[in-house]
Amino acid sequence: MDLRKLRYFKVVADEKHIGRAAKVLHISQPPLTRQIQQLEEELGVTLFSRNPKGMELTDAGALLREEVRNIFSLIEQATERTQKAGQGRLGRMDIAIFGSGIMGDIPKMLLFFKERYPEVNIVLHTMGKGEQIKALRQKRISVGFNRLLAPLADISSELVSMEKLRLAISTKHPMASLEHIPFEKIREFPLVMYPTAGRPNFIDKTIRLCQLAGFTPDISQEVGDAVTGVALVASGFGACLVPESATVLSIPGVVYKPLSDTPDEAEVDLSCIYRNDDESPLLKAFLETLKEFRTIKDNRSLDELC
Amino acid sequence: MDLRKLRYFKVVADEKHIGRAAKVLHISQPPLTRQIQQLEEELGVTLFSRNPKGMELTDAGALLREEVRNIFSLIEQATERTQKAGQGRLGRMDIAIFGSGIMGDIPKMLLFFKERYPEVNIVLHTMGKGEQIKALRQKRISVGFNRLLAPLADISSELVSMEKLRLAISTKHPMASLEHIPFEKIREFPLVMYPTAGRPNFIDKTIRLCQLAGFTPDISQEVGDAVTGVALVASGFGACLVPESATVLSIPGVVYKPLSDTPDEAEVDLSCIYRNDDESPLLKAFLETLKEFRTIKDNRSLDELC
DNA sequence: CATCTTAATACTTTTAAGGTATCAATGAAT
DNA sequence: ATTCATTGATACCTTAAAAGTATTAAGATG
Repeated sequence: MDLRKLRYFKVVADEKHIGRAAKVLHISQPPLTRQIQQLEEELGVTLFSRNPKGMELTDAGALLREEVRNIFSLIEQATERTQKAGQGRLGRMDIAIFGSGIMGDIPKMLLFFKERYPEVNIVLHTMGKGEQIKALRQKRISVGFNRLLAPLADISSELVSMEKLRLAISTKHPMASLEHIPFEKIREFPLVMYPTAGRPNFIDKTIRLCQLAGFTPDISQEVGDAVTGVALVASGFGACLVPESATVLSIPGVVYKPLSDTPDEAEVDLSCIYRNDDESPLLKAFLETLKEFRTIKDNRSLDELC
Repeated sequence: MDLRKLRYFKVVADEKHIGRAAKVLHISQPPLTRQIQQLEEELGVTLFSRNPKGMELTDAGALLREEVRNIFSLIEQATERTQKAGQGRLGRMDIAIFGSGIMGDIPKMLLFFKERYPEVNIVLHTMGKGEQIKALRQKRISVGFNRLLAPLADISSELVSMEKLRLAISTKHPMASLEHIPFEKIREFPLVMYPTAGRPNFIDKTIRLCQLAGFTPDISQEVGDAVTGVALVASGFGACLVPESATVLSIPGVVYKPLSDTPDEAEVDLSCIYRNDDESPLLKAFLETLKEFRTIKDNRSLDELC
């Protein structure tokens, strides 16, 4: 079977006339006659009855005409979908986020992507840093969102945003009335820190920051994630350093205080990671959208300043 | 787009290896490489990632593979269905029957046909003789069942069966106790006859038969069909000549009596008519099945005699 | 480092699709 | 009744494209 024959058949069926059909197809009449004959021979079926005024479809021919319509529409769909997939506009993308990643820029970015690529199906998985890297290598995911990523040979990362830190303290604490808390006052709080897994992590970063500021933090408790940490603060466990985005989480008895006199690096990154041998157009589209998202975000914050 | 390319693509996708795929396809490797390159170029999409061990489908390629499966299955279906239609094993057949044709051999024959050609959709239309011929000429039907057909230039007919006549009389009539009624006793009954339309018809035939037997029948009433005729007999209108097949219709107060001492032609035919320029394989199949039906019917009646 | 395997390229041969000229059959017009 | 125009089919030639052969380039493997 040959699509050329089916295409020719369709035109002859429409025109009911070999000569006219040949003109429509921009070929001469004899090869068209032969193609139709070959098609009939191949199927073993008479598709047209030839009368001196032209050609008329037989019942079998009429049925084939319907089928041919479906075939062409299916082929058209297939090529379109394949092309979309090749441009990263169609497909499935598995993305990992960390526990408290459901807050802040990640959902904004994902929504932004989904608006631009509505036919890309995003599947979210919650996993820690080490698990994300493993899943990336096993190709179970294409992208992971995380913080404080150590460079790896086979994995690249792209910054999403930088976030300032805030200190979650009890509303009953004397400093709760202050506008800002100077960074070095952190030494006075027993700290609840997270996460316990995935080095280098936020705990390591905090310790380094405090040492830069000339003191060693009093880490009283380690927990798995920001939500648990802040919950402990509410219960009187001390203070907890969190990125700005986590402050959307409001818990009675806790206030988030901006820090003053902070070291330069008193910010934490939000990045996304991906295999650097990943040539997928979906990933390409995702990273491009991410850059666009960052630009728009920057402009918006400028706007907000004016 | 070209089915050859899709076929080749499918095999390469299965084998993940151009060389092996070429062997499966019984061609050499270079032309296969080129076909795949051309397909990618045509779609503007990279379908395979080439590594030194072979070829791996990209996401877009994997999607195309699924689509290609559907395309081939659709094409396969289309050819099969077209071939079936070409052999008269698939399609729609419009058949006309006359009013009392729902009794007797017609439904048997249609059932017989339907068993052999289950994918042929039979659509029945009830119409009189003249209407059938008109519908045949306008190609609204392919076959009509009727009796006593005058030969026509553009319409052929094929005998289905011959039926003896019986006389429907009231159970109250003195002759109701007889085993047979001699043909010439018909002169003693006022006759209810049918149909009123479509010459030559059963009425003409009856008149001729009676004249052959040496009398003129007393036609007291003309009605449209056998059912009405027999119903009138029940009400005391006299007698009604009906073909054997109509005797399945049992109405209280009416008995059907076989005739004795009948003229040779005291039988009525059941035939089917069709356009003699109709080359449709459906009709061919139908007529062949009809012949087969007649043969089986003959054998069966022989069996019944033994 | 040599060797093997992979897919890709250069060039030739073969196949098949397309073109030109013509025919046979049919129907319409003179 | 004969001519003429129109239909699809056939014979033969040309062109395009698919397949084959030989070879190359790039990685992997021992």
